[in-house]
Amino acid sequence: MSAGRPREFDQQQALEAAMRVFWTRGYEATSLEDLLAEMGLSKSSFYQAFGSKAELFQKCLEHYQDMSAQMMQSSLAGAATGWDFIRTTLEGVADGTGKKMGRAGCLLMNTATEFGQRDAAVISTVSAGLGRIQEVFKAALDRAKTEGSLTAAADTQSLALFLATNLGGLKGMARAGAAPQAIRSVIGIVLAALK
Amino acid sequence: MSAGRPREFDQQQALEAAMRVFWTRGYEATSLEDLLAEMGLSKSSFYQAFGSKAELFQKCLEHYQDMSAQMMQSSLAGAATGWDFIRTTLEGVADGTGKKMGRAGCLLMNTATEFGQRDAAVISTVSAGLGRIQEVFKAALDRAKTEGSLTAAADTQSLALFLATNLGGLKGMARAGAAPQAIRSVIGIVLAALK
DNA sequence: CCTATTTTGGACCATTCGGTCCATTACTCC
DNA sequence: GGAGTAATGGACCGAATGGTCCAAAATAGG
Repeated sequence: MSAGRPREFDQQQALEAAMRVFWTRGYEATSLEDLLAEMGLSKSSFYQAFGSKAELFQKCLEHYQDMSAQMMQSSLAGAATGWDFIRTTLEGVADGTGKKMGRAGCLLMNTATEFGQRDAAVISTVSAGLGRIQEVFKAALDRAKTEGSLTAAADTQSLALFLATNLGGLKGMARAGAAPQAIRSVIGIVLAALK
Repeated sequence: MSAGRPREFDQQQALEAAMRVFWTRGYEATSLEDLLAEMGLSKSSFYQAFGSKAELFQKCLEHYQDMSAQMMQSSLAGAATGWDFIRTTLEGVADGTGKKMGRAGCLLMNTATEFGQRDAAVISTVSAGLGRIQEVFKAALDRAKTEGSLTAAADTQSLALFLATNLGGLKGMARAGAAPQAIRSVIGIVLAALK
């Protein structure tokens, strides 16, 4: 270890705590105080380790998309079929409504909604993240195609965007307070649309 | 007219200006200063006429849903078929991307996203509004059913929620910067899913 | 014309915001 | 154990926040 007083907190853990706060409350509605309380560190440590609220937010966005993409990819890799992965991914929205972060929505879509066109850096991070999610869906759809559960003529690119739109839309509905069974009925229609 | 100095601004116009600001910037990111500038009135007039930022926001939410529901209803009434109404409503998202408020999203979904479960009053106004939109979709679907462009067995309630989810999702995508042709390709899939 | 009534402009306010600074503390390396 | 280095706690900061107050202005009715 290099010289100097040792850090008293886990940087990764603090980042994840910050991510959860931004995820549930948004950027503007989250004050520095909220952040410090939830991350469990002092102002000095905060600024020394993360630079500023805006910088931390960017790091959270990146962490979120890394986490999401990684989870989706490994879920796809472990799924019995591409179709299976798509179904369980969507159903996760309905199943999660009772859990802690289950009604938090999607941090990327939340951010796109909050910022609109206002901040170029945020916009580009968000659309990169949404693109990655879309890519995983496309991979799953292509796999479903080779597995025969999708016609060869299907436009997997557009279908992937359709799925991303509905995943985001449903997470938004969950955030707005929709009942799990209402969400499930929509998922049924979405899945049927792929056939 | 009753006694007293006459008001120098149009209350309805000011309300609509405020609505547009909240619509594009959200609640937290909109400062009183922004509001006053865009509404064109002084602080005293503002507080005298609208009470507070929070009260004004509620009025804007209500005005938005009245306006939206009314526009959708008259659009449905004037449409050749129920199916036609649904198609043009969705295509409006793609067509609007170039216009002034075309990438602002849906104020109700934006608000649901920004507030989450934080404010009970806001939540209830938002879900009432979303319910009204869903109802118009259901009416259109029921009409499409009688017109023969939808099977009699179709669950119009769930399909209405599906359409509301996609309308919100697509407006969100537009807000995130999606290209109109990408939006159009998703709309094609959504419409095909109804058949 | 005078009074009652309402709106307007702007001074004023406490609080909160994100952020800086620095003395103190706790370590490593020599 | 002393020197160098990095993290911590907390005092401090200017600016912006949403909101109040009141004197001046502009009307209607008597």
